[in-house]
Amino acid sequence: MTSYYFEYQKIFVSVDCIIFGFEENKLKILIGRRKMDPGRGEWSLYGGFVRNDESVDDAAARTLFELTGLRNVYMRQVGAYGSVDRDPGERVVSVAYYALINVKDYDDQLRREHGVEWVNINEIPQLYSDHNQMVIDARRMMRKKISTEPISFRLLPNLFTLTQLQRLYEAVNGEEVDKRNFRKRVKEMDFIEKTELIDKTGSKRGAYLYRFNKKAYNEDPNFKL
Amino acid sequence: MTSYYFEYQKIFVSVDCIIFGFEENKLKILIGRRKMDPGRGEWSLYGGFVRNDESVDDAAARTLFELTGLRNVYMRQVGAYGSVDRDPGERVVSVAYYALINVKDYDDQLRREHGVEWVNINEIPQLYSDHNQMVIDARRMMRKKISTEPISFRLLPNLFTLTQLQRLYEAVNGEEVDKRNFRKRVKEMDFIEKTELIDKTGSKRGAYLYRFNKKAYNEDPNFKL
DNA sequence: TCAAAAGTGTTAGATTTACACCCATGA
DNA sequence: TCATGGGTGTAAATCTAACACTTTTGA
Repeated sequence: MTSYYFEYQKIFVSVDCIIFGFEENKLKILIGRRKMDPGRGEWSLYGGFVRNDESVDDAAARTLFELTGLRNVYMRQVGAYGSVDRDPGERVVSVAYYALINVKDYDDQLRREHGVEWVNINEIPQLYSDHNQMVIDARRMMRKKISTEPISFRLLPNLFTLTQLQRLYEAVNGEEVDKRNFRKRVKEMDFIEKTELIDKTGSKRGAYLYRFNKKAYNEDPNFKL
Repeated sequence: MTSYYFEYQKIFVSVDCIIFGFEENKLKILIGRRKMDPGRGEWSLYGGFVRNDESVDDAAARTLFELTGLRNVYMRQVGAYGSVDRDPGERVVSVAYYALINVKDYDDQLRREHGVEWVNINEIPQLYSDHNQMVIDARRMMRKKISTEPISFRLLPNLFTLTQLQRLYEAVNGEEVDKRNFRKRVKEMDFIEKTELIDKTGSKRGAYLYRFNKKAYNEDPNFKL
């Protein structure tokens, strides 16, 4: 290949994934013990290197697929992390992405095989390199996004109760909200559809199940929670 | 050097700068004709490659300094752009940054030497590679930021009139705002200080000059415009 | 029968928006 | 003297936040 830029230096480029899940009314992320030197055994985000024949976005999607077996997952870039010494091994620039998955879509057997765990967002241990900062940045970005775009449904089953949705918002924002005000706002968004189905797992009385109607949203995309 | 990651491929990493300025009540950015193959002669953002001994942030600051001679400029990362074919020469991952400068701080002689021009944000021509997308993303990020953080002052002289400040917001947001409501909000922010100085260049009557008091802001950082 | 979660409206206060005229000055 | 930009307050409408009780049902 002709080298236009021969006088400059090439650098390893990696991706790291902050994978959010919602379980037991808690916002969690997937972390595991690093299986590679340097830093073997330290808590770490799941990541991988970008290959020459794939875009950085594709590398992130591939990495997520390797770990979870899931495709078409909601992923957004957090940013590039480029300190000289951020990786103790070699110069590596890493691009962080956050992903939103429904915990039930992730086969627990597969999770154990990869040796990763769901950890409460408020109880993240010290992580490898600058991964803690990535988590902080990802959480801030996701939090902003979730109140203006209908991405919360990515963290929930197709059918969910309003209490589940509310608990999700409370977990993401770190503060409780008023039930009546919350439901009032939901009622104004016609694309959050009430079904005739009842969920009895969360209470004796049972709660109506709702679903997100994507088509209806596209026709009138007014989201605010 | 020990190679921990020998099985992976290294990639060129570059930075590109979206440099915002405010002039003649217009939001503008600096662009120039590319001086390098491939793409020589095309309109382009100003950029450069990341060296092995500098962080990506430092590379962006250095690149900006090369062009403008300015240090300690407000810069924020827009994101990493990593399509395989984004650069027609070789595989290059680029990290975009936006910068805010006061146009008057940039020596016009130096600007001409580098062959770059201030172009109205609404009249950007087709740019090299994916630079147009970078500009769009940078503008969106800056626009969000400017209404919640006191960064507008980076685009203005130390002393400015309220009309200047208002025109800046109008240029950034692309819509006019009500003069009385705007001034009402400014008045609530004590860190935007009225001085006894009068600017007579903009009108016959003259307008009071204001300044941003950073210390006062830090004591009561409530910004909203 | 009672504990536990589901479901439901109203009101006061705060915030936002719309709107029009006088002032000071240099040309 | 007049054209130009500078400067000022009020009222209606909208949005937000606070708040408590009844229903259902399985254990």
